[in-house]
Amino acid sequence: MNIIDSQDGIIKVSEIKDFSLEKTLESGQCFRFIKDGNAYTIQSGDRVVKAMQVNNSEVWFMGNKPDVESYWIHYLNISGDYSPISKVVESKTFLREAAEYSKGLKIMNQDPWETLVCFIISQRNNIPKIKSTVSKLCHACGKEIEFDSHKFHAFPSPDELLVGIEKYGASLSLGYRIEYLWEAASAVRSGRLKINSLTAQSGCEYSEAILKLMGIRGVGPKVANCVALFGLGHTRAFPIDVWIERVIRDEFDGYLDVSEFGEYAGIVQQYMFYYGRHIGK
DNA sequence: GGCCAGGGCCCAC
DNA sequence: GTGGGCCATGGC
Repeated sequence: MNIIDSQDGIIKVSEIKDFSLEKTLESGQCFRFIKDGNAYTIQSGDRVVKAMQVNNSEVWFMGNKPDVESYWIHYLNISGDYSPISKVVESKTFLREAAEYSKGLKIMNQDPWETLVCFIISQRNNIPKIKSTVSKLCHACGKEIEFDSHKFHAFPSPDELLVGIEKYGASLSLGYRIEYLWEAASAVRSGRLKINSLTAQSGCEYSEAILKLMGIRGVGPKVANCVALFGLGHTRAFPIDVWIERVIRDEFDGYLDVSEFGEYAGIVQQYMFYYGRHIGK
């Protein structure tokens, strides 16, 4: 991987391999991006960047260069090496096809708190709805920021979320999930849920992270596994939603032993989700 | 306009 | 521990 500041405001990241910006963003793991043409405007926390893949080995960014180097490349997991996965999937035809179809899809490194909120919102919602609800929530509760002479809103902190819920309540169209978000924000603010200490990087075990997350009302096994996988770096997490259920039912006669995938289970799961959803309609 | 969505809670049994 | 009803909302 090579990073060049082209002096015209574009930061060119080249010599990348097996990375697809489109597949990574459009695989239902993150909800704060807008596609315009071939470019994606992506938000995370209080940052904004514009990114575009120009060919297989090159992604261009428009934004702050230190952020690209120290944040966005890691956020998108551009240089993640998924070559070991081919061994894991080789014995099952469907998984081989899914892996081939999903080539370039990476599990992103998202913020734990932001991921928790987004996936509490995700339950019984489809992806377009999740994106619009999260966007509305940020507009109502998050600090205003400017990027490329446009106004954006940062992701709200637990405090900002609590204030926003009191102020705007039902107009946020969160439905019954609003009390779950209240509980999650309260737990993180009070320190009852130390979500940043649940990351794999900080040495927390996967099973402990799941247990702690499920201590929050409104966080069941599916949401907990999504947060563990997409926000906490636990790549063995295996979220099962209606799509994965469908794939297991139709392609594996209703039974799949996930433990054989070990620490790569989450990546295999994401291939199954991405492939299953695309061939299913 | 009905069906569905990256579910979870609660209560029977 | 398992199965079914229920929960708001809007995309399609």
